[in-house]
Amino acid sequence: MSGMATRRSYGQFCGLAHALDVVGERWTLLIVRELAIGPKRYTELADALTGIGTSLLATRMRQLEADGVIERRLALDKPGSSVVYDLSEAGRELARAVIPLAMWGARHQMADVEFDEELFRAEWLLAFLAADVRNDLPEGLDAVYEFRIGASVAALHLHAGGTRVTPGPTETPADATIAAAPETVAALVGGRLELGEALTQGLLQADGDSAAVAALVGVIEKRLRALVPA
Amino acid sequence: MSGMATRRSYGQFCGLAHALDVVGERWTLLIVRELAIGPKRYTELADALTGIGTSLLATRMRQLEADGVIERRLALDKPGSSVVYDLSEAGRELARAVIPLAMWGARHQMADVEFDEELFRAEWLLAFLAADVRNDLPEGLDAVYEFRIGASVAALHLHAGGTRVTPGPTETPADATIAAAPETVAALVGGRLELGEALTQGLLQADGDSAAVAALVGVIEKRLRALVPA
DNA sequence: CAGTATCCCCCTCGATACTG
DNA sequence: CAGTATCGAGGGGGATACTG
Repeated sequence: MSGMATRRSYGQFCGLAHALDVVGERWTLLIVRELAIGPKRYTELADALTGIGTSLLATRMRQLEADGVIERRLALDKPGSSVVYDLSEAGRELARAVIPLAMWGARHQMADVEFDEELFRAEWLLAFLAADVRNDLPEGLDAVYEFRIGASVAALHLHAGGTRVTPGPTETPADATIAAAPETVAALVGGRLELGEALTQGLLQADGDSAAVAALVGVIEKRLRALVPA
Repeated sequence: MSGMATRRSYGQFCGLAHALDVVGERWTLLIVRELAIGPKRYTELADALTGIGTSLLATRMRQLEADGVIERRLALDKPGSSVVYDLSEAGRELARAVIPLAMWGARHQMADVEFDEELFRAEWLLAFLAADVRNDLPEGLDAVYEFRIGASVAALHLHAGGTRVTPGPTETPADATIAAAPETVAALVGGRLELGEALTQGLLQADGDSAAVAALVGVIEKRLRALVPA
């Protein structure tokens, strides 16, 4: 029995302090982010979280499961005895609760930091796009979008029932394909470039079903507006 | 020159990762919480954050100022050469962005943890009440409420222009006084007790101007409903 | 694949003592 | 009051080896 570190706690009776007792340690919220994109296996997590050690990851997963944020289960659809981690209902609530913090960070990161393609994954951007749009998607929308941001590819599945993000290229052809340079994305999120401008100048290329593209543009515009604080 | 630790960074191009690079270290978000209640001096912060070392606090304040989250200034209204820390505009945005996380924590803390009066400060509760009510306060509301939760006392100032929280008893008589046992508060926030029930049973006592009390009850009810996730 | 088990180094944290 | 200086303990992180 190792790894059973007695967790350090603020020991205050305050919602924020308690939240930080649970998810305030290093790497923990990034694990939640990865699982918010979709269920993942141990090695997939270890890959996504470059820099974390396998030992520490195991400890965090144990803590998160004990705290009821994530659930361990066997993936029946995958080969072998593969274990899959997924967010619990409480974990999903947490993932939603963290969105405003992520938006605050995005706002300031894009303004301050130089974009580095090596450190970027398209699914992070899409997780952000997908978040909370569930409630106001256009009626009857059902489309798959493939995004190519620099070297990173991911897909956004929008349908009335909900949204889904998958890393990598789509298996079946997407309804529309969106391509942009990382710099363009940075400029958009940083507020230095208007979406309309990016489209007319061809910096952001959207090809495919025109109705699907139009719906997506609406969603993106809504999210970009949400970046500007009230 | 000490304390100039090279900060560890996730180095990912992701809003959440960047937010955590800035405020993910131990104590940092609790410092923001304290300043969200109101401007504070160094020793007031050290007192409020029981357990933090003075050295570490100094380091954190330096980092937060460098990152543009807080501002240092001289308090002209206070005696001596007193320095006061306050949130910057970015810091205020951050404080707002963190509310959902605090609510998530409150929801689970009240459900799981035994209330310990020693570890509770009424101003934490009021900061939570005051957050984001700014936009939908009743017209012409202008009242001061004194809260007595167990041994802890704090005041909530509601007026059309905004809200303010002050620790300790009010200097001038409050328009209304609210008193409750910690257990009552825990039951309310944990969803095990209805506000109406608490009032009729006398578990939550509200005395003073009846219009002011009615307005407050409306605000509290709105916040309690917000605890239940969609 | 999904982890556990070590070893080692260093940084971080917490506590205390001290200073202008 | 507003910090700086110092030091000990331990947690975090990388590397690697090993297991079912």
